[in-house]
Amino acid sequence: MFRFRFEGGSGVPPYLQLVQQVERAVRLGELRAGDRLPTVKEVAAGMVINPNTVLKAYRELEHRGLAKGRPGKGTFVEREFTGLDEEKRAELRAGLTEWLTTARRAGMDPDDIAALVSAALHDLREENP
Amino acid sequence: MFRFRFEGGSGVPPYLQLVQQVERAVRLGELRAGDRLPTVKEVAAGMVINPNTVLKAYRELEHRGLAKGRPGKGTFVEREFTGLDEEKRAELRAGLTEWLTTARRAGMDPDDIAALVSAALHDLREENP
Amino acid sequence: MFRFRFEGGSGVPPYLQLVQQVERAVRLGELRAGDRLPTVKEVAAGMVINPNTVLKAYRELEHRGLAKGRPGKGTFVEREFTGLDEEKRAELRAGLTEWLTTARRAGMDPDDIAALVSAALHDLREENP
Amino acid sequence: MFRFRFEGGSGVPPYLQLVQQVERAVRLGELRAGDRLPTVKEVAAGMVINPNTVLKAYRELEHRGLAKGRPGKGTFVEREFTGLDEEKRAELRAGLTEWLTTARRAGMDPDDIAALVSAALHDLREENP
DNA sequence: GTGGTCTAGACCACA
DNA sequence: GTGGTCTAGACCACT
Repeated sequence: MFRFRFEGGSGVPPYLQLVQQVERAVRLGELRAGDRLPTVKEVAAGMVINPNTVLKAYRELEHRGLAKGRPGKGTFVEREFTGLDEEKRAELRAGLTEWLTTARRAGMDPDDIAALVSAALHDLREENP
Repeated sequence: MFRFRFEGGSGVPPYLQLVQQVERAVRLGELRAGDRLPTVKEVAAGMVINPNTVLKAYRELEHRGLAKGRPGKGTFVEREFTGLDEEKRAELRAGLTEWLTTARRAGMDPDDIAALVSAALHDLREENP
Repeated sequence: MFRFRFEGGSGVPPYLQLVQQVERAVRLGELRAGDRLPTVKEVAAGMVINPNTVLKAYRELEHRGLAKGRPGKGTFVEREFTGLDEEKRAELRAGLTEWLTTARRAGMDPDDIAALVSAALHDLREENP
Repeated sequence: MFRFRFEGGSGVPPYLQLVQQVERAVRLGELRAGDRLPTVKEVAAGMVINPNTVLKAYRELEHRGLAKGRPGKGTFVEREFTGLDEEKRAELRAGLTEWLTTARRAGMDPDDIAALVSAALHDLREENP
């Protein structure tokens, strides 16, 4: 079952964090079309937030075409990013993890690394608009 | 002179984006103690936002001990993360860029990459609490 | 419910007066962790000031770790100076009140007394840095 | 020669602090009619502030009838609060110092004491409007 | 209905 | 001209 989590200091409103996590999981292939998301009640209880906040996130997912609620049954993932095959993705991820380990050993703390990664990603987006 | 920019769809409130960008730049060594940030009015004009929004960001930076406003003079960076030396950082960055290029060539779009990176960073933080 | 008040001619900006009053009340044990502060709107209406001014005070209290806003619920005191017990404090306060009465009877007006007290407090701080 | 000082976290604007300190000193008999205040340049240099700020304070003192600038000669105290005689005042001050020592020994830190004193003074003013 | 963000514009304190 | 405070009012996120 898919699990949500909160990033504390990010400033992103809770309902959006839920949305972004589903989107990210779909992009990573962790969630596939037809998978069932946890119920509103489960999420609300598990994360100690108001059920309405979860509902808002699920509504937003519907709006984006990423999920669909089937009354009485639950909410299900609708779309599937047919990106890389599993093997290729694992390979890339391994490379990234290796880089992270190097950075960590060089003395960067996770926030430093996040800053560096964020800057590099920003450059990437500028080069590939 | 330091330059700000906005990420549109992130959901992070504008004033927080300014704060995070300064913090990131300090972590990356792009801003050092004593450096002057652009004036409130310059930022407000340049980014087409209200001066009060900028002021709020600068006040938050002050609260975090990262900057200090000197009335009549401007706002100045206070702290300096004396992390890695320039050479080491450049080396790491190069490695990261290389990985990004590989991922890009493998067919991932920037959002896919961001998702993968985000997941890896999350794992990193969990392993290094 | 905690009540705010304004000192007119002090020159201290209104939002800071609110902050200082909460801090003082916490130090005096009048406010304890978990106590709910009046809502932004109540304060704004009661003191005839703008809600944003109150909000700014509450945000500053949050920065100082003295209070925490819970959206939809209100703002709550976070910290508690576990200083003297109630009895000891009352005893000291009685002694102070006695001294004040003496000073008053000797012909000092409140402003004179405030000046004397302020000087004595300043000396105290210099001796106990 | 009279000396100024700054209270950091009070929130009172610098020029007002200067004004209040002269007023307080006059009330305490530390400054008497005819006493010469330090020159604008001396104050500005000694406190590392802009001469204009000092000028504004001296202008405000003139406005309140507490001091008078004599061009080319300096600024001089004009008024004198003919309050208590020296002996009586010393006696009262001794009593206050004694109380402060008691409070200090009871374990209150200067800020706690200031909070208590502030509350007592406020009560005093309410009883003697 | 609660706190939080943003905008718009006036005014003040400081250099 | 620079940062800082206050006001007024709109809109959003959360309970």
